[in-house]
Amino acid sequence: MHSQTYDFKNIEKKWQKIWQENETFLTKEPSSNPLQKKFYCLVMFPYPSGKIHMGHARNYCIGDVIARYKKMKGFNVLHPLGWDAFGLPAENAAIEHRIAPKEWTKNNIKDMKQDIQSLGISYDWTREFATCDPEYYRWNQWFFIEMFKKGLALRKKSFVNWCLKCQTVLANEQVHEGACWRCHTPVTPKELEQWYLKITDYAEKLLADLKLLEGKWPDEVILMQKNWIGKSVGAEVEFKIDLDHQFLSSIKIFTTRPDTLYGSTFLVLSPEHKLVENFQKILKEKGDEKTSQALKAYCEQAKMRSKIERSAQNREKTGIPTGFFAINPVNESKLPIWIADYVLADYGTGAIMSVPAHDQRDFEFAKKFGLKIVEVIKNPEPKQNSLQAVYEGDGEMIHSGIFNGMNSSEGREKITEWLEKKNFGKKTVTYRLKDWTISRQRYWGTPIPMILCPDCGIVPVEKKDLPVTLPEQFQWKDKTTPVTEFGGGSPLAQVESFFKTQCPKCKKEAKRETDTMDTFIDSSWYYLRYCDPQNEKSAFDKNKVKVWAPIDQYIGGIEHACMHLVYSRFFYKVLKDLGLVETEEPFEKLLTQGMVTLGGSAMSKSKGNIVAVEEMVQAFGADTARLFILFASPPKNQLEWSEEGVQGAFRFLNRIWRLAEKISGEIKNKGSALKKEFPPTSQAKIEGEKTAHIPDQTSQLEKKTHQTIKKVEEDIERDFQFNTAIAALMELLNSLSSYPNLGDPSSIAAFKTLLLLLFPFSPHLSSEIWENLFPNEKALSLQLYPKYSDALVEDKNTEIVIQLNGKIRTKITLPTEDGLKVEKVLALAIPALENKIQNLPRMESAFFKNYKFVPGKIINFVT
RNA sequence: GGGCGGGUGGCGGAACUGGCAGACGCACAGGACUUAAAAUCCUGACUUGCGCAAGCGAGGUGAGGGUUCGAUUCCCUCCCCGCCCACCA
Repeated sequence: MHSQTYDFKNIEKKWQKIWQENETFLTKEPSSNPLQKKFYCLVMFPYPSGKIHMGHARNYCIGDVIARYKKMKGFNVLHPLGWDAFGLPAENAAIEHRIAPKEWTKNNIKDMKQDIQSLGISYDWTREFATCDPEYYRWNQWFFIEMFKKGLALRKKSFVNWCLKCQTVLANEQVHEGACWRCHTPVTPKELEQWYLKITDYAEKLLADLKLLEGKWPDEVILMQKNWIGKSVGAEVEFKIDLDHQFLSSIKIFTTRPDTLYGSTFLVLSPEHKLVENFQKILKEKGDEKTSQALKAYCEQAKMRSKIERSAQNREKTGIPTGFFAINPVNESKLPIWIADYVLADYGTGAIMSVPAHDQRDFEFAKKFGLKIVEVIKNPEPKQNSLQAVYEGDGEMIHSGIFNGMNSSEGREKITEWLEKKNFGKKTVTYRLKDWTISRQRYWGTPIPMILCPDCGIVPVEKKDLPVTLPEQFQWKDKTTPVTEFGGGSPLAQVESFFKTQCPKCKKEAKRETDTMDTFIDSSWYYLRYCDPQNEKSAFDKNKVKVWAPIDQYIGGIEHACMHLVYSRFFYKVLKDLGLVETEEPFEKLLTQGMVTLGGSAMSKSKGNIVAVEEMVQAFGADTARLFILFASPPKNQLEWSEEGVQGAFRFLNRIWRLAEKISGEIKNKGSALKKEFPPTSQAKIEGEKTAHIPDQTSQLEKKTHQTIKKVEEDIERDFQFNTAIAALMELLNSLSSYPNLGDPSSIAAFKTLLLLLFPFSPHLSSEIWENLFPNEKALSLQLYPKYSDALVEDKNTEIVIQLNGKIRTKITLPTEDGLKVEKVLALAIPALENKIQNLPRMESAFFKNYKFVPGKIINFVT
C-alpha cells in the first residue's frame, strides 16, 4: 500500500505507554499551585454500544486538541471520560442474546476503551466510571429523594407518550416528529400515573439564564432551547356555562390574544379535557343518551390517534358539538361549546376560545361547521372580506364595545386589566415546556427509590439504605407485564425478591417502585462526579466541585440541544438551590460538532457505512486519523469521510518525518546548531555563515515561524478553526522544505515550532521526532506553547494595491511605514499606473486628485 | 406553515471589522527519478478572448436589483439546499 513510511505502529504504542507510565495526563488537584488556572474540558460521554467509528472519534479528537492545547498554555486541565452505561440497547441485547445487560455493557466498555486509547486521547483514566455502577447510581437515588422532599419529584396521572416498541414511557423531549427518538416508532398517547420532575418550576430561570450563554454557546442551540421552553404571555379567561349545574359552571381558556375576545364565537375543548366527562354525565341525566355516546366515541377515537396522525399538516379538522353554551364575559353572547382534537390537552388549559376571523385554525373549523365569524381587528390592507380570509396581525379594534378604536396591542393589556377587575380572568404566562416524565418501564436503569405502603402511602427509601440495587439474576421474559398499578410494566415487577419490602415508616409489608429512571438523569450530573469520582459519602465533595465547575468547554452533538442540555441545566439549577454548586450554569462554553458521513449519510452500524477506528489506526495510525478528521472540515461542519483525504494527511506526516531525518543529518554535520537560541530573533541571521548570503530567506522563514505560532493560536482560540490551523502548519512545512540552509538556527527553530504546534493534533509522531532530535530537552508533552514576537510577525515591507475605478491595475511594494503615508504611496503609485496603462491622460494632473486611500492596503483612483 | 442557518473551482474548504477571491489539502495534467510501477520531488491549473511566448484584457462567489471609490462580505426581491419546531391558541 505504501512504502517508505514512518513506523507509526511502534511509535504510537511506545508513546501511549510512556504517557501512561509517567502519568502525563493525570490531573493534579490545583492546591499544589494556587496561581495556575484550571480548565475543565469535557466531551459528552459515550453510550457503550460496541466498537467505535470515526463519527465518535471526531468528538474525542476535538476535545483532545483543546485539552492538550490548554495544557500547553499552562492551564491545569481536567479531561476525563466515563460511560453512559444504562439504557435500552443493553436490555434489548439481553433479550435477544440472553446475555446479562451488565455483561454486555462491560464488554462494550472494554472494547471501546481500547479503541479510544489507541487514538492516544489524553484522558485521566483514574476518574473513569460507568453510570450503571451502584456507586454511581445510588446518588441518582439520593438526588431523587432530595427532589421528592422539595416537591420537585412527584407522581401524577396524565397522558404520556408511549412507545410500543420500547414498551416504555418517553419524555416530551424524547419524542421527535411524533416518534420515539431511539427506534422511530410513532408514539401513542397513554394515560398513566408516573413520576415527574417539575422542570416547569424552572422554566423561567432556564429561559432567562440563556442570556448568560450568549456568545458562548452556538446561537442555534440557545434559540432551540428558547423555542423549546416556549414562553407565551396571555390571559386565562373564565367563561360561565349557560347552565345551572353543580358539576359544570365554567370553563377556563388560555389565549395570547385577549384583544380578540369580542370576536370569539365558540369554545373548543380538547378530547382529553376533564369537563368532557361532566358533559356526558349531564347529557345522560337529561336523557340524551345519543349525544353522550357520540361525545364519548369521538373523544376515545381522538385519544387513540398517534401524535403524528393527529397533528398531520393538511389533516381536515374534526370536531363535535356538545350542545352546551358558554357566555362571553365581555358581551354576554352565547357561544356553542365544541370538542375537537386540534386543541391540545397539555397546553394552556386544554381549552380555547375560537376567534375564526383572526386565527387560521379556528377559521378552518368555523368554515367547515358553519360557525359564526366576527371581525374585530381591522385589516389595514383588506383584500377580501372577513368571511374568506384571516387577519392575524395587529390593527384597529372594531366591534369591541368600549375598546373600539384602540390598537389591538394596547387592547391586549386593557382587556386583560378589565378581566382582572371584573374577576373574569387574569394575565397568565404559559410555557410549552412540560414536566419531565422520568419513569421507565424497563430493567436497565436506576431503580426509583420509592416504596408504596398500604397505610403510609408513598414513602421514600431511607438514605442509609441506598443504593436500591438492581437484582442481577432473574429470568428474562420477552413480554413485560401491563402497566396498571404502582410499578407495573417493568421487568422488575416480576422479581418478588426485589419489590417485596418493608415500609420504612411503619415496617409493614410494602411494595417497591419497580420502574427505573430515565437515563437522562444519569447524564444530568455526571460531569460533577468526575471531580470526585471515588467519593462514597456523597455524590461529590462540594469543595472539589467548586474548584472545577463549571465546565469550561463542553463538546457534543447538537441532537442534545433540547434533551441532555436542557435536563443538565435544570439539574444544575436544582443542585444550586440545594447548595451543592455555586454557579448558575454547568457548561460555560459549548461546541456542537457536525457528524461524520460516508456516502452522504451519517456513519451508523445499522446502515453499515462505518469506518472503524481500529481499521484506521491499523492502516495509517492514530496521528493520521486525528489529523485528517481535524483538517478536512471545521468542527461545526458535517464531514464526509474520504480515503484520499486520509492519504493526504498521511503524506504530510511522512514529509515531516523525512524532513526530521534530513535535519538530523545536518545537525550531525554542524553540531553547533543546537546551541542556538530559541525562539529565533532577527539577530540570528547575522550569526550564521551561510545565512549572510541569503538573509532574505532566513528572515522570511523566521517571519513565517512567528506568523504560524500566531495563526495557530488565533485559529484555535477563535471557534476552534483546526482546519486552518493545520493548513498553517502545512505552509510552515512547505517553507521549511524549500529552505536552502537546513540545519541552521532558524530552520531548527522553525522545525521545533512545527513540532510544538503539531503536538495537540498528532502527538505521537511529534513526540518521537522531538525526542530523537532534541534528546536533552524535556519531553514534548511537557513543553509549553511557543510565544511569538510581534516585531517578527510584522512585515518590513508592504504591498499596496493600486486600483483604477475599483479594478486592480498593479501593485507597489514599499517599506511598511511609508505604506501608511499617502504622499509616499502617491509618489510611487502614479508612475506605476502610468507605466502600466499606456493611454492614461498622463498630462492631466487633475486626474490623480481624485482617489481613495486605505493606509497600508490600497489606493483607488477614480475618474 | 413558522423559525434559523447556508449556496464560493471537479471536491473538502480559505478570505478576522467591505479592500489582491480561490489559502491549505484532495483529485487532475505535464515533467524528473525508475527497466516499469508505487513512493518521492518539481511544474501547471477559475472561465474566457488576443498572442508562438513572456504577457495583455474581459467575466466570475445561486439569480436579479441596490448602496459604495470598491461587495463573497451590507440592503431588497427571487430560486435552491440543510436543520429545528410544528394545529402551542
